[in-house]
Amino acid sequence: MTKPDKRDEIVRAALELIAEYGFHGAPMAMIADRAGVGAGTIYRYFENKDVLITELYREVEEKLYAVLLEGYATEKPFRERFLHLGTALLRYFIQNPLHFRYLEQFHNSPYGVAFRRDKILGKKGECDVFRELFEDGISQQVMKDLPLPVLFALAFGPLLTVARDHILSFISLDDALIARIVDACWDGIRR
Amino acid sequence: MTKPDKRDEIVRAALELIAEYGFHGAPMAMIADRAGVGAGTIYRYFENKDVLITELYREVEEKLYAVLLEGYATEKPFRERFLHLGTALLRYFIQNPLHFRYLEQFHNSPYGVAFRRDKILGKKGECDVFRELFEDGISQQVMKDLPLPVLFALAFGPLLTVARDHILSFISLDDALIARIVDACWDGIRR
Amino acid sequence: MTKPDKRDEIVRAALELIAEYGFHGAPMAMIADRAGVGAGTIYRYFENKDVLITELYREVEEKLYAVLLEGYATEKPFRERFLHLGTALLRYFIQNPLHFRYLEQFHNSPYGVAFRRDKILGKKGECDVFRELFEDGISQQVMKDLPLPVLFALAFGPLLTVARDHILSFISLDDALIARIVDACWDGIRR
Amino acid sequence: MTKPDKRDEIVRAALELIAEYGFHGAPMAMIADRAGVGAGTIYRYFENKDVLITELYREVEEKLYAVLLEGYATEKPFRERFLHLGTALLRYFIQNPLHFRYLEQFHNSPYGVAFRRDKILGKKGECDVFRELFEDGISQQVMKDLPLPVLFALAFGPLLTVARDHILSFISLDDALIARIVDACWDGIRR
DNA sequence: TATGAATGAGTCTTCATTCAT
DNA sequence: CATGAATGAAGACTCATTCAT
Repeated sequence: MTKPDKRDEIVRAALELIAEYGFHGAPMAMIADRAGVGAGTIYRYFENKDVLITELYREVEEKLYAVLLEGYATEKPFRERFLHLGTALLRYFIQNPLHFRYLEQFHNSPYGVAFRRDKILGKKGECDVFRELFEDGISQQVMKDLPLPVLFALAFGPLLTVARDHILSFISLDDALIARIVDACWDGIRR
Repeated sequence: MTKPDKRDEIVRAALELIAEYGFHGAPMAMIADRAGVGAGTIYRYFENKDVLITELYREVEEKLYAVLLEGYATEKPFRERFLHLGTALLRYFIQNPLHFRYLEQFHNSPYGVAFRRDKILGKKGECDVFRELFEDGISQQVMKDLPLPVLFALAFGPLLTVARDHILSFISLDDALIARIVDACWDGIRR
Repeated sequence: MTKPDKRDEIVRAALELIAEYGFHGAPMAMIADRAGVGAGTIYRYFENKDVLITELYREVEEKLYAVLLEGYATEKPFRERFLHLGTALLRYFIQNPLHFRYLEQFHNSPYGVAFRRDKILGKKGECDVFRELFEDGISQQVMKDLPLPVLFALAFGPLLTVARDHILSFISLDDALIARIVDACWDGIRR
Repeated sequence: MTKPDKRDEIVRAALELIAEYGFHGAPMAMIADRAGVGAGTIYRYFENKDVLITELYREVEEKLYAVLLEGYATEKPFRERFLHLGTALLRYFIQNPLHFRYLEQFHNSPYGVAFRRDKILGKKGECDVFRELFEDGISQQVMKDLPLPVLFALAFGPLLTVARDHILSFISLDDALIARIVDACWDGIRR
């Protein structure tokens, strides 16, 4: 019942435009226009463009994590948990290309570095699922004994790459292919 | 004694600044400044900023390919060839972080998409080594039977990710770790 | 009490500066300055400098035609109508030297050629008075049987020249002299 | 036998380019290029662009006057002398459109005003033919008793206008039409 | 609270002119 | 004498941000 208030419209417009044109290709005036609000209005909800960008990132990430955790069962065996996460991740990106593009833009920008640092160094709680899972995997000796960031890279690097290729129409992913890809990632990290 | 002529200085400055601040964070005036030349001088060597960016990309890519092909022997067994390329790639990026950052910036920009498309669709000749190698691998049934872009993703996605993590000091790679990482990538693509 | 809104100020400033210094001698920043607005403000009203120039031309031309048609009576004899138009034209330019200079600048520029062509070829409706009058004059055999553009030249060429000379203070026109000049033009075109 | 030395080439190139593109559309580098000389070379012959432009004007004017005076006989009757000058003027412009365009560009620019002033106020000797002729005409009471500049305007204003129209292909002048036009100008100034 | 007109610092690019070779 | 690479001031235009209404 939350009437799609102005803030939501702004966030939606920013997501669409930045995903399509990048940070520098999406001026505040254009975002305001697309959101159907005045240019000044954005500044009632976000201190400045940087804050809008960062905040939008948080929201996108939050939605992503929510979906990843849907049906995620800590008690299931390690491999199954990994496949769940990998598959869910790839599917989410394919179904939400704007979110994927936005995250990509974000990570590949000055904004992204600070976030990555925090995440790797363990400040954020949200991606703990991944950390827990992987630390679990290491200690159970199911996974290769490599530094956590390396395992992340082996597991998710390929997924992000194929997601991008799919969104850019270089390849076309279906459920079967997704499963095989995640399986291949598993081969990369398992002992 | 090779006098570092202006063009070289411009290219060097552009590489440094764009790698660090991105395309939009590196104004022509700043590049000129860092290169120790007048603002107008850049335009004697490059028609405009876009041309500078694209040209610089070509040069970086060329150097990279040259290094990759050093000691690359077509007659060696498939696995060995893959390990050679993967290792060389990762090493190159670690030793030339500016090049890595620049390529990343480039690929993650309007400029990059056209290039990616050409490469995927097979126009460029230089990355044929990769294509040949992988098509070889598929036909010899050493590699998983997956679309070429997917195999590329499995093989190089993790390498790019760890390269970035290393450059951002999130991890520290040495020769031993590099070898293990490339090995893990091999696990991802091999049958 | 009509608040001189920004657009008006910009138009006025542009007219003054371009009339005095020409298109290339009147930078946008200078126009903005003279108009008492910020540099960017001009672009809220005119897409770019070309549009400003063209639009300003239209406004000047419109005012001129309005004055020319004041008291112009189609039913009066040909000679009288010609004298009315010639006199009004010359008076208008003398009273609005900026307009005269601006029109001159405009016609003597890439912008102007297209306009002239359209006018000669008969696209524009506003100068139909002239065309109608002259075609009338030809068919009534009051005027020399010469091509229309030639008659225009004979009739208005001298008027524009003396207008310029007056504005540059090379001569000083009063009503008596104006009448004699227009009369002389009449001698040039009449049979 | 004067080998077409660099200076001549520069003057020729400047004439062509400025006639076609205007002062601001013809950069020094472009002129140098067209002249087949180095950019710096122009400055050996002309102190700066303004001097080049002014000097070029002088040369064009000089050639024009030379042609006008060819066959001009002071002893002939007034009307004949006028027709000679008018016809020669119009013919010259039609045969040398670049010269015409250049003179037009020049007069319609800051450069031109000073020159006009000098000429009207009688400093220059070259156009004395015109002055003498017209003063003659006035004192003989063949011409209307109007200020000299006005007579100039009546006599030559139309000629310049039709010359431009011809060069822009709005009309097409032949010898017969030229004669009739000059005759019409005569009607404008004669008593 | 919402607006959107106004701002001006910052961007890319051009071009007349200089000067070392 | 001739060159043309180098310069940097100047110009058109953009856009994040502010503030009067």
